[in-house]
Amino acid sequence: MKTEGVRTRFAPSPTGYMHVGNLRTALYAYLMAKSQNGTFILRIEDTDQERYVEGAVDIIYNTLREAGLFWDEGPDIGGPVGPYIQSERMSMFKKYAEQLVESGHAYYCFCDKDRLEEVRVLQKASGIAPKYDGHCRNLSKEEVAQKLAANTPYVIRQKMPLEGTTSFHDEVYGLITVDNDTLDDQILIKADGMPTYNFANVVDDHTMGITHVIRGSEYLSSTPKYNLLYEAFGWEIPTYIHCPPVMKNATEKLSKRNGDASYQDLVAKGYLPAAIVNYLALLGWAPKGEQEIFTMDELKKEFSVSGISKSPSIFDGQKLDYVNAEYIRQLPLEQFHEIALPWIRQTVKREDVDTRLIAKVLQSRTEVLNQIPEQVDFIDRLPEYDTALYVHKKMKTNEETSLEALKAVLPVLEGLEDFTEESIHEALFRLIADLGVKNGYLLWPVRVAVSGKQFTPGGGVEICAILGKDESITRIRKGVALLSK
RNA sequence: GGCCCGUUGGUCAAGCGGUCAAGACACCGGCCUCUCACGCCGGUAACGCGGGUUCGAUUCCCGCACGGGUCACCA
Repeated sequence: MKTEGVRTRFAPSPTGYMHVGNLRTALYAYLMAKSQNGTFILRIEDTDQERYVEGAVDIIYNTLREAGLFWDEGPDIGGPVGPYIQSERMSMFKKYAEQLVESGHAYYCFCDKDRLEEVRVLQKASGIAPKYDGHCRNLSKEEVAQKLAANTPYVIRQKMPLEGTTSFHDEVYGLITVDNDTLDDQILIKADGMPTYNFANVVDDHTMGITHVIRGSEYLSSTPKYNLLYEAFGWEIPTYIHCPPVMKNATEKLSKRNGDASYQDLVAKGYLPAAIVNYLALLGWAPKGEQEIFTMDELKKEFSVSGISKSPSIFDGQKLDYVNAEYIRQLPLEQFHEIALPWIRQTVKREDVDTRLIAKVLQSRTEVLNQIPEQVDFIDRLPEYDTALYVHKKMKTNEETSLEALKAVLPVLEGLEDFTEESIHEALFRLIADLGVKNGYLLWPVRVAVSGKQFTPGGGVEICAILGKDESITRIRKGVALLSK
């Protein structure tokens, strides 16, 4: 078994969509391993058949791969410590639990659920913290043997120390100490012979050689129990790295239920996987320097546990937008065109337009891809517009000057044989010089006439080039007609 | 409720006894400019509260408040 170096794991349950908090935990586990040249392992924890969701494993695979988190060992590719699907590891747990019974760290418990429930109700009524009352804790060997022989259903429980304290060190939270009397004699092996998550997790992590356990802070309070288990087995305790939760607002954790916090929802809206990952890295972790935009390779170099914060962070859509915009702008035009095309095509059905020209004006104006369709909706059809649009104080234009300007522009454009952005630009600016007017005096009316909108990606020249000669001239004539009324 | 954890601008956050308390997003102004956007320049805005310790606390200690987590034969 190759277990040298740092080994981390991501151990999701296939219960549905992957939300960003989950993905962030996976990212940190990945970065922890990769920043140390270590091994990143994927383990599927599918022991809860009731919550199992069809296709959820594929979602996990796809999300991780798209996000660039490639595992070195996992269910699909195998590895030295497999199987990597928890349900296939079931046979090993019981003997570990029996070993603990043998050494006095665990015991058989024959209490049925009814009795347990009774005890719980009683404890609650008298204001005591609900906890197993130790009924079977000190059964004699004979009693146990007898019940076992009689096929009495049983579970195996961990025997917690009655007094003293248990401490552990967490890399982000520091030293945490709890009183042992608050620890419940938790169940290790259920009546059906299957391990509980808590037990399977410890055994799996150890047998898979995990050196750094990275998980959500909700496991902070059960960690002392895990440690007691490690100690009982005489196993080396892993380094713990607990991450604070990602919040939806000040009081609610991000949930898959409401909202769109899942990774695939974000992608569907037009966020780039790399941008999502970059933003997530920043949510709850701070790099040493001022840089915020990182490639995955840079993140691997930069990542350090000391930068993980202790307090919950609220998921901020605005900052994600910014990071996404940053990624979009960094793309080579050709690549941006490729990813923007399906979005452009939502509103631009015309085949005779150069979508590259459209992509070019869109690139610096798009934060999220889903903003594209609305921006280019005027290309297929000129919207109805009010001539008041021609009035622009700063451009020093109004309906009269605009009519004049459009009339001057018309023959110039009509005379253009080569109708490209460059030639249009050249022709129009020559006209501007000839007329001795301000750029906006001429160009603002053109932009309005060809777009019918107050705001557009690109200016009049660029839009004419996109629309083509015929359509541009038709629209300008339409403008002249409107203004002549 | 018991136990554990947390609390710096609206948000993400740096800070680790002495700082004019970084930076980013957002917001507001300006410049650039054929609109919008990009880009550039500038601005507003924060240490939860109360006690200690100390020459000096955002930093250390104790309470309180608020928030989160956890108390299953779920994971």
